[in-house]
Amino acid sequence: MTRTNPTHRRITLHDVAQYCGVSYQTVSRVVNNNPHVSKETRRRVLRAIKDMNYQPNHVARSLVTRRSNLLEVITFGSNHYGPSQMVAHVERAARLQGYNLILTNISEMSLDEIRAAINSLSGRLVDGLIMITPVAGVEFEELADLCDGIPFVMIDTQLGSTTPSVVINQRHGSQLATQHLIEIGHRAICEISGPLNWYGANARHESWRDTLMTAGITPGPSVEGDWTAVGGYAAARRLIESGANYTALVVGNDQMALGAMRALRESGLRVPEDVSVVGFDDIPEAVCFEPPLTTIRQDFDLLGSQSVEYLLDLMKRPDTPLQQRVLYPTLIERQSTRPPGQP
Amino acid sequence: MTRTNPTHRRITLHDVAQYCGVSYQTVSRVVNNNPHVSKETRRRVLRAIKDMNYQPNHVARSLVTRRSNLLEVITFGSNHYGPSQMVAHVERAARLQGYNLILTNISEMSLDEIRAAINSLSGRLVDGLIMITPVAGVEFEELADLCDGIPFVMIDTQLGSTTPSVVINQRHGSQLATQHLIEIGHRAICEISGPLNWYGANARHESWRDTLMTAGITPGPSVEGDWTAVGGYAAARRLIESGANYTALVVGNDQMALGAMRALRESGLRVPEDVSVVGFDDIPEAVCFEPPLTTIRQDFDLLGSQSVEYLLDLMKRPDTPLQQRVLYPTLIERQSTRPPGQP
DNA sequence: CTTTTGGATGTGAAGGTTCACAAACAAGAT
DNA sequence: ATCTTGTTTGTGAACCTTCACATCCAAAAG
Repeated sequence: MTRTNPTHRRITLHDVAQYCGVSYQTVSRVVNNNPHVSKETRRRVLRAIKDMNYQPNHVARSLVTRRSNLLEVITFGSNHYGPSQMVAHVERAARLQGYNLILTNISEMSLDEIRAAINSLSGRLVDGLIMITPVAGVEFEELADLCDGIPFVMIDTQLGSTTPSVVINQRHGSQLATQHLIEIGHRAICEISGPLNWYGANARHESWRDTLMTAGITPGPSVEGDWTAVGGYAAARRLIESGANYTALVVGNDQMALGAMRALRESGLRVPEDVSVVGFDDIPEAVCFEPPLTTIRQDFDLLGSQSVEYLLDLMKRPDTPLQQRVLYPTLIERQSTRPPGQP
Repeated sequence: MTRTNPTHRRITLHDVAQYCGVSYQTVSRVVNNNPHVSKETRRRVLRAIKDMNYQPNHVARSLVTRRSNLLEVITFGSNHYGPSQMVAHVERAARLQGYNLILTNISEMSLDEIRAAINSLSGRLVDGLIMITPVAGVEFEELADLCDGIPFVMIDTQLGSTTPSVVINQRHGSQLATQHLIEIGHRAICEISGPLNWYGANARHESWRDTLMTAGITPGPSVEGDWTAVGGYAAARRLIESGANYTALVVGNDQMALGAMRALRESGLRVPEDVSVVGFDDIPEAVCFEPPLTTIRQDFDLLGSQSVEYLLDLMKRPDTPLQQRVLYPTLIERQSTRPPGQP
């Protein structure tokens, strides 16, 4: 590559214009594909742009257009599988639409942290905001106030919320899991839930209970984990030590299921012969668990692209009606579940 | 919060200046903590800023200062544990230093993709660039040319490279793993490596081989995996079917170790009684594997903060000597390794 | 031949900030 | 009283674009 600009001063519209003897406006028109440029001039200008390696200055452009082509993602709990997948897929979807992404990870799901994150960005003229806020504690009103006019979409918030959002129907997922266990004959079904202040964990928990009640089955005890394998292990130990009687276990995610299965085995219980286990997420490792885990698959790819699409709608037409787009998870049957009492 | 600005026009320096009867320059000085403002004026201006909820316009500021307070991360393979951890920790470190982060995920480790990523940003006046480029194929010269003056740091690149970079000494890690197996008595040690076009995978592979040779042991066969559990499973199957004889297995990461252990067990081999297995990464789940996995821990937190720190050095003083900062991983002993022939 | 039309191009202003410099003023030194 | 010094404040320009409008010219229409 030839270095046309040894002084390292950025090339501007004016430089290009001067170079090929037109006005800066004409160059601007060429850059922006404005039709009012003659074929010949356009050719010459394009040539010059290439020769001089001109790169439009986004910052100057933003200053006048008041748009930045920048989307912001504020995410909580990004070291968990779900949120990190969401971020990755949102980034991909955004880039396909020509947007760059600013990533902000908050370590605590409080309004203060969110406020700080938004404030640190205000002034950057971010065009839109995606919030991955799987934890209770923030209301739509406050958020809308904070965002002060810039469109936003929430991912993984409460089902039924009136916030513009895209969610996966966790209730449905948990129902699939529980129903599956009922259908193959289980009647004593316990649960290890995620932290219940997470919307998803709570929804899965309630749906587990409701599904059992509807089937006329008394829910076994439920213990709360922290999404991690170690937390799942500890939760399962508590369950075991409580002396509860059960033949199946619904677990809030796959990592905890891993830990739980380990605890079960340590207590001499076999999976699935003595206890069936079903997870949630279908992480890529689940198929290699011992035994391969029956679980609920969520389509994070679709979640990401839907969020970006919806956000772009809101940006283009601020009067887009508020909606909650709901996606549905599916059951993946593997070897960790089996009718009770089958050796 | 009182909405002082119902028209939704952004409040500017001028508005604040007019409001408290000073010039815009004075307000600018207050905002930038310039000492040449009297105590009384500063008090008044600060008051007004708060009252009117003034937020400096970063875009306008960037236009004149030619700085954006924006760092860019270009990452490859972000759905793998290592890269995603690096991103998370880099983000955290950057934010602590007052920088926001633009995230770009490339799907192919080619110069073209990197070029596209950098071009899409040129013009955003990004202050610095961090590249997570664990795969061979990009040379310093090309990169420096592409970046055209903006400082950059690479993470997880080749050990010994003359690129400004922060890396973990993978050779050392693999040596720890292999040495550990040798010390407890193993002599027939195979390997499942990561994709060998990844620097890390290659370094671990070579170090595994070298460590064995140095100890006077002939390396067992090595098969290549793809970092995933399923890939590890497949690799282990190939190894098993090859009829090779071994008592221990060095695996390129923990996920593949999970898959490998599953394959071993399916073939009637017990871990660690028949085969010892050691992984790499120490993912949070490794402690709950069956059995808990002996592995190599990498300090991604430190990696992230070191990268940002180094990048900031480069930004402040472009004459900062190029260096490669090298971090060292540690061995975590669990139950997947045991002297051979011990029931 | 004059008028109208419309496409191609150029000019001035604006967007919100910082930088360099000038002005005003007060206090201390001569 | 005058000069110097230093502190506080204000002014103009610059950063690089886009937008709104004006101008120019050629071709078509009357």
